[in-house]
Amino acid sequence: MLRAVQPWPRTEEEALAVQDALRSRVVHEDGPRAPTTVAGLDVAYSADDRRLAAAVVVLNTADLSIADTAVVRGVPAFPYVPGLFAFREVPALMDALDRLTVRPDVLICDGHGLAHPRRFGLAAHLGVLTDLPSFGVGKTRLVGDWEPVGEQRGARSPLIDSGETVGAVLRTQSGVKPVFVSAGHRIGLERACGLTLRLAPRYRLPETTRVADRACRDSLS
DNA sequence: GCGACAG
DNA sequence: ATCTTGTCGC
Repeated sequence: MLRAVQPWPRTEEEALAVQDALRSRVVHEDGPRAPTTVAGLDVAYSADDRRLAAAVVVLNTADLSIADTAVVRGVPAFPYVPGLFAFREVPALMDALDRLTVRPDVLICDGHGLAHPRRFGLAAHLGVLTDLPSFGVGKTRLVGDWEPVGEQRGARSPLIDSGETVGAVLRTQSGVKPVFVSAGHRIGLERACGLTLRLAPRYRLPETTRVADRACRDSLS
């Protein structure tokens, strides 16, 4: 299906304006049903940073089997600027999403959702553009502070920024560095954390992210 | 002025 | 993100 490409911001000022306009479209309430399929999204870059590959993999929630995969190659759409990261990867990720044949019930992004200086990270951005439930699982923090997290798998600590809870620091594997989970669009933090744990039965990162990471890195080399 | 800063 | 080997520990 042909999708009109909206003008893409070329300056930080323009990008901030876009975030400001889209931010109000975020739906914070949980969806009614548990997801049957979950999508993992990730992007890999060439060494010179001039090319990239974006992957979306759809897994069946029940057994984590692969239901669909889409990988596209392209170029970064924006320089890397903390807080404006989405403008770099969203066009390629949207292209990949367009090529799916199986519609995912939720998007799981590598990065943050509401745990963002303006509460509109990559996961929230993709959620609004697709109107699909979405959340982010990041490996490192962008904003927020938290109390030490228990060492056992499943332990978590609220991620707090400017007095508000913007996500959770979640231990997916006992004794392993925790991940940063934050809601994006049409999903709550509780469900996001529960899904993350279910999708990470053995490793630190959810299988969605791991499979997507492999797919885009393979396509690049 | 000095750190912090998703991928 | 990416550049990169071995090494410590279960």
